[in-house]
Amino acid sequence: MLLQKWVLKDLKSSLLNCKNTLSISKIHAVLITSGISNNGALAAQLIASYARTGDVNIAQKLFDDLPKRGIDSWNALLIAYSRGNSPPEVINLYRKMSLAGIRPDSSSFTVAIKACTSLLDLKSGREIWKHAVECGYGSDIFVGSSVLNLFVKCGEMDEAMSVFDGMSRRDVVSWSTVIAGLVRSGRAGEAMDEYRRMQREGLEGDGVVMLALIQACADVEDLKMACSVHGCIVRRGFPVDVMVQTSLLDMYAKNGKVEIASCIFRTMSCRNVVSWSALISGYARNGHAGVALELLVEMQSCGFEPDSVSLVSALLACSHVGFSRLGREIHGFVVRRYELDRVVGTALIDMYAKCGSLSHAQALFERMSSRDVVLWNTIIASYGIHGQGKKALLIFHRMIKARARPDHVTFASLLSAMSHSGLVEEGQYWFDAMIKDYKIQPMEKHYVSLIDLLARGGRVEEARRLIEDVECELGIAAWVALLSGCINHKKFLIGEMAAKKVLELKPDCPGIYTLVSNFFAAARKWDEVAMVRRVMKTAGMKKVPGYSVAEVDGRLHAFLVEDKSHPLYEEILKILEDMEHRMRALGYVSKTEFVLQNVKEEVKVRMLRNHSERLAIAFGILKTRPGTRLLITKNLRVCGDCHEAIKFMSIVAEREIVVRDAKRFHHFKNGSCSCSDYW
DNA sequence: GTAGGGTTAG
Repeated sequence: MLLQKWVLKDLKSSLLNCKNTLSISKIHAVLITSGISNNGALAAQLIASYARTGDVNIAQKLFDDLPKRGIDSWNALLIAYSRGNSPPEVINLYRKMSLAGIRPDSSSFTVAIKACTSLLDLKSGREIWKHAVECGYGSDIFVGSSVLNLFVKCGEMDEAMSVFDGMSRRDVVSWSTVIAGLVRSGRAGEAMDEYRRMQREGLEGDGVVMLALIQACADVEDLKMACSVHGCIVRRGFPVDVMVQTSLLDMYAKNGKVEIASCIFRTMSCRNVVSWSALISGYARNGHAGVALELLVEMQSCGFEPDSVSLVSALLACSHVGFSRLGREIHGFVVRRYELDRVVGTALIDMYAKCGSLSHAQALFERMSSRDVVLWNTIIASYGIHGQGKKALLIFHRMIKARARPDHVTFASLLSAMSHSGLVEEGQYWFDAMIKDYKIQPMEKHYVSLIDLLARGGRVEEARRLIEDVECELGIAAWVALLSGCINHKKFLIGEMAAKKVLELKPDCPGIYTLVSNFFAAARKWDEVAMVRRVMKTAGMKKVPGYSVAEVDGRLHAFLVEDKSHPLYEEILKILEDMEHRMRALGYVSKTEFVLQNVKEEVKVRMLRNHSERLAIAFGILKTRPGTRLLITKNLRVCGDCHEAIKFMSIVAEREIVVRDAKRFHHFKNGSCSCSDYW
């Protein structure tokens, strides 16, 4: 008997050390020959050992052969299925166990809930959690952590928080689960609060917590906070591995500090696909499309195959500069190499629409097998930027029919589409419906869209009243929208008020100063034009140089304003002069008020002729066959004179000309444009 | 508990 006890102890520890099936089966054989294989504790140990090596079938067979099954053997089998990556079997087994009258313990609950988490099976998870509470495991740290993780992964943050608050003891893991969960559900501010609470409770964060905090800073775009988190990591000497470095660079990029991001990247000793794509995404989102695409090439020459995430960022870069050839190539590459998931599909649809190919965008949208709200929003916005408000509305109706729930972005896109298509009444109707039927509280952007809708439709007075009536404080954007309407409809009185208000609010972007200046020029108030220029100068605001890009034969050709460096400049200029001659015969008159410098009239005419979009168009005419549609992408807004001039160009050059500016598409054909107003 | 990706404005 004593001998057997010793043997048992010995065998148990040997089992614990077994690394492969062969050595386990040797011990198994010893057990059978010594006639002690039916010992409960030992059998459970045996099942657990097989589980460790992933031999679920042997574990199950052993379990089936047992005459008596205690909690240990049930748990061992649960773990076997959990290790074998069969979550549905785990849940099944858990149910069988309950039916067999076995009272699950901390470990059974933990494993079962983990299985629900991997299946995102919230219903079963809740049921098991309820059972755990009834059995007195409601404040168990292991069960608590796993159910916390379940709710976090399923996006049920409020439920997660209530579990967390009920836990008797919280460790770094449970804190980091909560903090990371809050970040992931877009509640970065609360995540920071929880971190402070954790510190107050005397717990130090670790690398994982720091990672979550970096992400939080990336989300809220709070550079000060970002720097302090970075400082904290350095000061406290947290280990800085690839992941931390990647999230740091991502954080700086998302805060607009792409140079710092690049600096971190260049000093990294170890890089991977994730860090490359974080950098590419950083450049793409900050408007440096060229650098982003160069990095994509550099990444490949360093031996890293781009995955779908890096390609999505590359697609974003293509959208920005209208590089449809590369966009199409990426499409082909993704289809050949990976499956086209919803995110890639959305990025592609957005790329096609922004590169002027609404029909490709539409076709791809119809082919997508599943559609979420972002995908619906993308196609609605695509119709919107192409000035097809009615079609955007049709898609919206389809979306409702498909039982997708519109969100605040849906309505922002829809209202903007209505606005650009002059659908004023429809826009007002859907603004009200958003609040009443869809219970979405309007945010500033929705009010701005509504103001834009009214002002663009000529109902400037109503738009002004709306700004005053809205209970929440509206920022500069609302006044800019009003001002644009005033320019389009020559409402100088309200316009002057709006212009002053805009200047008062100190715009931080040079484009808005240009708008104000354009307004005063339209009102022929030249002193004010000069004043705006002075204000701009004292604010240290430099006008962003305009550039346009034309894609000819699959290559991008960029033109800066007054770009005399182009090898074909002489020929381009000749085409422009010839065209202008014929345009004048048809009634074109230069709107020199759009030149904001105080120079002679003929200089103004020459300056307008040298606007980048015109250089790009002339280049396109020079390099493509007659009748080919031209697509030009411009970084700023098209000016009022170019808007008028390109209408005439479409006649004299007999071309369809599509200009995508910083905001929308202008389709010029036979002397008219798809949009009546230029701004 | 562990980094990177898609939609929205003037």
